[in-house]
Amino acid sequence: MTAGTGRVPVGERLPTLEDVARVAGVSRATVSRVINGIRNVDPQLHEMVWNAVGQTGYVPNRLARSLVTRRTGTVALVVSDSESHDDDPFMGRFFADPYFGRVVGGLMSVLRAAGIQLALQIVGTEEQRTRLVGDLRHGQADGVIVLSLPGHDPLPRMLTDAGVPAVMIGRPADPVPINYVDLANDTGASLAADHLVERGCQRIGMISGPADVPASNDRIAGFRRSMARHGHAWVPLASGNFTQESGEDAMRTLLAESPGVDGVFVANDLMALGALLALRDAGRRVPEDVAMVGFDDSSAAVAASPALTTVRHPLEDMAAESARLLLARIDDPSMRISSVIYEPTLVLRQSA
Amino acid sequence: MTAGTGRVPVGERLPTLEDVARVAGVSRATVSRVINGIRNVDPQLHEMVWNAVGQTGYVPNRLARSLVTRRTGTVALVVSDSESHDDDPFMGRFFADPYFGRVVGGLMSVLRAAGIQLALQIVGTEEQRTRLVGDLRHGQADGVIVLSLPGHDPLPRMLTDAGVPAVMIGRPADPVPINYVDLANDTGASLAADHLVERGCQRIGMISGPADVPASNDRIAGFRRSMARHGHAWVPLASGNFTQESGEDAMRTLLAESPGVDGVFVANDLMALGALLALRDAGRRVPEDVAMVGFDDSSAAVAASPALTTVRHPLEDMAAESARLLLARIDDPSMRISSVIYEPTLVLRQSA
DNA sequence: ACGTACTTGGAGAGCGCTTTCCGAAGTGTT
DNA sequence: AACACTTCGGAAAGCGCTCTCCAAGTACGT
Repeated sequence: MTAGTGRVPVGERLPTLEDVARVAGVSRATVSRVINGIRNVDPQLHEMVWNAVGQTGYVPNRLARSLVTRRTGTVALVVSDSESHDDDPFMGRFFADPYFGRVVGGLMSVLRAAGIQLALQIVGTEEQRTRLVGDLRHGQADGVIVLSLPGHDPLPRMLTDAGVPAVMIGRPADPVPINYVDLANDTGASLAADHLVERGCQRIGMISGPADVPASNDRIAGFRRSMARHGHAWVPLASGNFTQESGEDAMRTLLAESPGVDGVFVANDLMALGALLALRDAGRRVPEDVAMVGFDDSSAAVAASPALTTVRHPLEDMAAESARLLLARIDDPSMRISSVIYEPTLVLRQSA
Repeated sequence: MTAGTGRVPVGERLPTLEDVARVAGVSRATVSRVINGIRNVDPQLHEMVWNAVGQTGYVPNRLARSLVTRRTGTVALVVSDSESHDDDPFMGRFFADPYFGRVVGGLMSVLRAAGIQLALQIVGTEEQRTRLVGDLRHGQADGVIVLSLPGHDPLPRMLTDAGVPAVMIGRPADPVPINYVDLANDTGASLAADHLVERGCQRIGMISGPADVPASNDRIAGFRRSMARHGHAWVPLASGNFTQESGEDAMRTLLAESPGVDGVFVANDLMALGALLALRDAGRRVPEDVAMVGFDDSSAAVAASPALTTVRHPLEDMAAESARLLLARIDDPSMRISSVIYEPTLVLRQSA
């Protein structure tokens, strides 16, 4: 036997704990202890076991292990679309949006170090939701990170009711006792308002996101509040759905309704990109004629021309934090529910 | 008992097949048959079982099922970075790039319909690779989609050696008998070359990607071949690493080396965005002074100004196809190795 | 020398499910 | 009425692992 190579012919039955035990001349239990680093094993046996592991090329079967330990080493990332009816075209947009990638990147930076894998799930229908929660209760994943799409999503509540460790990225639309990580969206919008006013803009409008997203509402509220404080009781507002095209349309609307606009706060960078196009078409220069502040500081902000002055949304950090929170919660289920709110900052570039 | 609600108190032991069997007054085996839709069950018993399922709120335990069926209903998406040493800053960039999102979106469109979940794995070190392959052989996932990052990745070979159903997105750097889905990158580059020449450009340069990526090499080769055919035996070339900044730098280099350049093919849209910036800084108008053709037709192409004429890379379709290929391979492991090559098309916009 | 306490390794009972194997019951033929 | 078939449901053997017991071994105090 060519010891130590650990090669196992393909197609053959994979070595089990039993096999290792036989080779090492000990019992399954002992091998299990050694593998899992539990003390109380004679150093000599310890070594024999490791030799046997090398010789047989043994790799533990995670599935079998999970069945008994009720731990899978997996966290689910659930994209919950409460109003979809299966192949919603929205999903394509969602994944293409830098938002998704930034979240995944942030999560992975933490999970990877912890040796935990991420399982992606999309749920839209009630049936999928029920099934997901059922699977989760069975320990299909140790916990879940929830990304809620627009709408009143029943999933967060279901998750807490089922006692599944969960953390949301972005505040839930309805009050639910669930851990979440969010951005002080209102403060961010205030920052934008303050900057536009300080810059000397007189007629400032806003392009907002959809009304049923908490983050979107907070940005509107924060912006209005700050504008009011600066003496602008009312601000012209047009809304989009966070896509570039919708931003373009919204800007046209805004321009039509308030032709004198000389400053605009756009609730995300992608829409700002569209708005920039609309302004160019209308022959307005940015920032000379109209100053613009975006939101997110996504890659689109740098790609834009002029580069966008925008509110920085530290999504990667937030995602990483949510992963840490979840991991902590998994380790200690009695941990009390908490939320972390990040403070946004303004990134100055050319557009305002 | 409030029948039919299917509610199970949290924290309590979840109902098992055994429980359902007891309630229905049949054996575990019969319940299993009913749940899995196997014929040969008396319609009456069939109904009693379903009633019992409803009453108990039974949800099958996927883990337990997988242990015996050797099917998990999971496909792994492996991002294989052959040269990373753990927390590589490259990963952040990778996820933020629209590339990743488009692939995930394409995969999910197929997997979701098939009721299969996607597990994200990042492997960098040799140890992670070995472990991944070990887990995979144990049926941790039914198959794997591989996304290889730059470099000579040993993973594809390991996967085929281990007999794991796998499909790569993008041709492997080294010849390995593995299923893959790729784009005719050379044809795409030819398209770009032809277009620039037809447009009347006299001095055409290229900004390429990194040298150790097959896709990148193919684009260079295809471009050169086509240019040679048009009588340009040599083309000035600068290279980047597919990021916006590197594109900006490369454009500056190109401009310095060949000031008379009036057309440029940039190997991806993100770099093209950067190149656009460099050209503006240099006071060159696009497309009047310098015409530009990008590659990918990512969201960046539309976001750019002027909007990019670019080679369409149907990544979503390709990812979807790779998922279908993998699923077919899982169903029939004897299926012969095949690859699908997509033909790119040119999308005309403002930049050329 | 005996009892007590602690360490160490093995036997075996599961985790929740699928699936083979069989016997019992039902159907039709001669 | 006896035979061969077919259909159907249950008993039970695992899948590969962990972990609780328990027995044996070792060390110590009295």
